[in-house]
Amino acid sequence: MKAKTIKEIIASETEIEQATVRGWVRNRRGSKNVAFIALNDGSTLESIQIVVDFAVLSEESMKGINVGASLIAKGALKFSQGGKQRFELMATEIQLIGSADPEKYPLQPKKHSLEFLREIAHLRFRTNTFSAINRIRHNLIFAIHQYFNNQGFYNIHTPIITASDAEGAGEMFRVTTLPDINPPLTEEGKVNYREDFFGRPTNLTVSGQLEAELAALALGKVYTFGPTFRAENSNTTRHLAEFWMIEPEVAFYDLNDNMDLAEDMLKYVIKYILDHCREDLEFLSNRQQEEEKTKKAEEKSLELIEKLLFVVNNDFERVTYTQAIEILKNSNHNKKKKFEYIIDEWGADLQSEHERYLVEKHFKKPVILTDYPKGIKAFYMRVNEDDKTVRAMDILFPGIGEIVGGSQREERYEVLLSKMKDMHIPEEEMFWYLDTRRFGTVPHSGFGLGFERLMLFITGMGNIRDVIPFPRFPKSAEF
RNA sequence: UCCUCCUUAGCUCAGUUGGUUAGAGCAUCUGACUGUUAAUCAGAGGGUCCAUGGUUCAAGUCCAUGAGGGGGAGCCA
Repeated sequence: MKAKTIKEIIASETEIEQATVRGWVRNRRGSKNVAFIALNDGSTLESIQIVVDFAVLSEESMKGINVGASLIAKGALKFSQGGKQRFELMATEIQLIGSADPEKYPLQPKKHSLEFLREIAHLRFRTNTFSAINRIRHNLIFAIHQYFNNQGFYNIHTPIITASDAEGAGEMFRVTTLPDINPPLTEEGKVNYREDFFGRPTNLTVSGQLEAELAALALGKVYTFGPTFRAENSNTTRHLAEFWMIEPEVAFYDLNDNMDLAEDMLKYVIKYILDHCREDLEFLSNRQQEEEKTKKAEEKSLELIEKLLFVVNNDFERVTYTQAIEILKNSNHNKKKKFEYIIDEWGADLQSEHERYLVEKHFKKPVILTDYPKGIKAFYMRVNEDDKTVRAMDILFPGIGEIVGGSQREERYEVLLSKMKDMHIPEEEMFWYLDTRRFGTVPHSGFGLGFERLMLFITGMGNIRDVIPFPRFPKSAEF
């Protein structure tokens, strides 16, 4: 018979005569006549309390039952005599499956620092914090697919290995099967990629957008959800070298449709997590409050669930880049020269201190910034009639910064071609992209959503390395 | 890559102006305890003070270099 999870068992309405639980020991306590084991199997935040009565089982049966050990226990599920749990298992049989040497097992029933847990990422799943994060992560992945499926989108797998390095989204990781030592050389003494696996230099993808556009111009509404790789030497709490990105792309959508889609989608998936992961969110919320206890009142963040509800229930603020510059210019913050970079002229890129001011001080809610100067944005963004700005939009979230970057794409062949020339994008290599503008082009739009950045926002965690199971970042590819 | 802070027991941290034998809490082990809730109480064990070099009669403490980590910036999602 299939054994039930602890989540299923403790959801029972009544006592159960014979139940079996399987999992890992989180804690054990004992006295002369009775011992208690807190057993967790990952199905829920809650551990089940196993009662070992030495009148029923010998004291020997507790041997090796240390924190971290795995076991199977059988017995009757009874309403608990203790106050902190509804049920407990009165053990009649305990089978130790895998021991864990208490002198060597690094996790203790106490609070560990996130930095320490990062060093033992192979074991950190066994903590409440990381099991909660990873349950939420699964639900968020599921909610995203569900949202797009409900809306009639098709999921597209775009290539992970790509030969084009024209996307300009950042430094790329080279993919090669050539030998490290003495690779074949050309007559000029350079590495001869004609002899490489693909016959040309190839890299890991930095974005599936360009391929998603091809699919959108036939299937209508598509989205990708895949791994993305950036070889940037960035060492921050919101960058990873390997992360997951969601990139919807829709034919006949203009920038407003695009913003509506992004806002609706974000609200849907956040609401999904509020509805399906309440227990884990509450745990993370308490954890955050505990963490911030020592902070001053004005530095404390909004309670996690309140913050998520606020985003779900309020419209995002939509402002153009030009309006944002005016707001920043006229702000007291700018006049008192509190910005490190003073806002003086139109055309400069916004620093993260400016984005934070707009989101956290001025509007106090998510902000969608649109119509950036064309000089600071990518070649494929549609040029506005003023010929100075492009139909770009960035969604900024409090505490995270940019969570979405998107645009209406340039669908006019001639305009696109001349922009590619201006920005030195090799047009021969991009013939397939240009072809969509030559044959049945339509206005279309899309955006990229950083999955782990959304995870940061939803879990309230501070470092992106803690919301992905095995983070990859400069000088680190452990596990 | 830049700025800044940090590295002392398994974990979290203290260590005075450079001065004798290196400190605490938790964890671990042993014992006690009538059902505990990160149980409680008593006792014990546990140290390459990140590494290398230097200054000094004397370095955990000061200086230099390196490594690793945190936070911030840039780049971005």
